[in-house]
Amino acid sequence: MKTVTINDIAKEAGVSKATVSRVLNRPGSVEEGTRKKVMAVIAKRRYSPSVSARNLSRQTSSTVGVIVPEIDNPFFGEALRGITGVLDRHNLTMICFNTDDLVEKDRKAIQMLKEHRVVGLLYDPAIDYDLSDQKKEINHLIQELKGPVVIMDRNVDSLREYDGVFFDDRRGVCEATEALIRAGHRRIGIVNATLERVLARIRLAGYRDALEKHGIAFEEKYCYLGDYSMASSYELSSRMLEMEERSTAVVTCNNQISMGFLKALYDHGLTLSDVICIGLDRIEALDIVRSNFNYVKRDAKLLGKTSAEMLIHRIAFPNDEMQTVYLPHEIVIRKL
Amino acid sequence: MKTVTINDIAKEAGVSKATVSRVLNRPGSVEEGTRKKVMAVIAKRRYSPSVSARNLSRQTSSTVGVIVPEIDNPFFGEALRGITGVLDRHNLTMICFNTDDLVEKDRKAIQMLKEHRVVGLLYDPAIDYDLSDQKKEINHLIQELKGPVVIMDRNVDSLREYDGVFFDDRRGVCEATEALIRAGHRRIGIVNATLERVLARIRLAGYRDALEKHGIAFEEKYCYLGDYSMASSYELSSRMLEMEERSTAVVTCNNQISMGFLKALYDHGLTLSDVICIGLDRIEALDIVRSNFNYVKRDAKLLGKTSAEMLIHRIAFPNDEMQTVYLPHEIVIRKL
DNA sequence: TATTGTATTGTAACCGGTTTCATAACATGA
DNA sequence: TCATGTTATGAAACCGGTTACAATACAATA
Repeated sequence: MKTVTINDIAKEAGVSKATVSRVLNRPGSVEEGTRKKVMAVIAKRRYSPSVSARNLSRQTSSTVGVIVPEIDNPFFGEALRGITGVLDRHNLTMICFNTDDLVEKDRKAIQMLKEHRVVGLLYDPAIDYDLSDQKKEINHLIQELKGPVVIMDRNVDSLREYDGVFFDDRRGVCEATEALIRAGHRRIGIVNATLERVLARIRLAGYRDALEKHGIAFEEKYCYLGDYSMASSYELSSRMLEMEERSTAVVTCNNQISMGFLKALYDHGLTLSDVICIGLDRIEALDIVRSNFNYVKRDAKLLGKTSAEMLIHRIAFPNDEMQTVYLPHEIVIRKL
Repeated sequence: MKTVTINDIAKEAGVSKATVSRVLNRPGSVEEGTRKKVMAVIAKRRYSPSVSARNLSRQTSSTVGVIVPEIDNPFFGEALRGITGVLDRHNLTMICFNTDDLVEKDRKAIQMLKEHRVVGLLYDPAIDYDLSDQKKEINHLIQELKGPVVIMDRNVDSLREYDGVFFDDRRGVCEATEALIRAGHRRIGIVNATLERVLARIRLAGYRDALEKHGIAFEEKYCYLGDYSMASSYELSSRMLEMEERSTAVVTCNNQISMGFLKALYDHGLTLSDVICIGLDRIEALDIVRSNFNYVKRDAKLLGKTSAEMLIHRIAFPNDEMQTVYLPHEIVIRKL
């Protein structure tokens, strides 16, 4: 059961291994008769060249790394789908890491990708490391990657020098909040992650933009900060629902947070008619059953696709000007 | 900017590259002073060994392949989450392919994984190739992989000789259907994929089991077969809802099909009180908002975790007896 | 002290490809 | 017929690691 190598093929076909290599890589440079003979042996022996050997010899690879924080979050599932579509077309292989939003796993993943000599990286960073010690180490590692990097989704300060694809969440959340305000809501809550996290800062800024624009005072007591998990959101949302003079409407800052809020809402015997909610990201099933869940629609698949395309462009043109793309969103209102 | 190699380290540390290699792989076999000296140079130059070179030399790798049909389906997202958890703990890297349920992409993916000399494969096969020509080729390729294979989720006939982790959908669907029958339903519809697909056959069998057990005649007209997409299900479900003497309850055979059915239902001005539905797989959001969607709960993350653990066991003990595991499910009833 | 064993390190072969360069075979044109 | 150019192929070096084996130094033992 030993693996068939190029030497086996060469010997059996009665040629040198250089010729076998040429048959595979530059078929035009080899005589038709030889080519056929070699191809026949390759087919007969079911030979597949070794990627490791090829990479080592060519001093490059055809794999890209992808790092996402929560592979089981539908948002990232869709993003991955967008990515694989593009990579497939370019015959690139994807090495994929899930970080559980932990910086340490980010670091490990990037280290492995460096060792793999990937041609590029699509990186959705564990968001809170702007101020941490690990930041420097991660930045180091990223610079040492063979290929370019595209930052996806989370516009981390310390990674501004790379290409990036994001949504304009500041505007998105602002518009969402404004929709609530225009419908007459004044006590508007927000459930968000804590402010070490870039996106949390960005989104809170959007919320405040809207309040300010309409002359409504920002109040701490309507502002609930935890992390991006459903459990955390459930906790916070419950407190929010139990306060006196509770808010009449709420902004929930990602789909896990939305889910936690909904769970708390229903556990308190309330519905989306009692407290209006607008969340970041669609929750498909709710849309289908005509629930009153409003949302900022962001196309995660497009995020993945665009990022992957940008990476491939950058690999081809390393010296083009660095670019940051903001993808469009859409405010979808079901009930205010 | 040239990549640092083991030779650079050896030279700078004043030792041979064999020693550098030993420092990294068998630190005990090298004198403490030398070790420190070498480690210092490694740190200073930020050296990371090349995976390709190592793989080539060791004639093995530390990557496993994962093939899933729809990476953006939450079911597979959760499965992947289960997988990455296990792989991380074993310091294995994951090369991941999405096949869009196309056999040809299965083939391509396995070919690439063969070239990558992966140590193992977790394979959720594009389901319908039992009878196709490509089956033989895929079976060939799988046998030629360096490492073992675990079949996940879809118990394809032609892959029975491998370890497998599945749910017992025949029993699951049977129990689901029985629940409907016991609640008094007699005209029970089913929306499913066409019967080239293993899971579709298995699930239909479960449905028929239940009918038979309760002396209800199976009728073609309540049986709608398409593919595993929402679009297909929407189409079929619409027809079902428009027929005279339509069914009072419906079994939907995966979450995409459930979504398609729900969309059709609501588009026809009906709700889950008008037509009772029990689907395969939970739809989290519906559960949270207390919709009447009943379901067979299957733990996809556990599927991934179990499969990955089985693969790792098999890598360690290639000669243990082959095993097939059926994971438990749970019937969750909201309204009948 | 001579002998044997042990710990540490270096040398060189090897893994399976790619690529440069040399060579041979052949066709072309003078 | 000979010089020249072109095409097809092979020999060998190289990519960056690992490892079997040899060599050396030094300690332990008789």
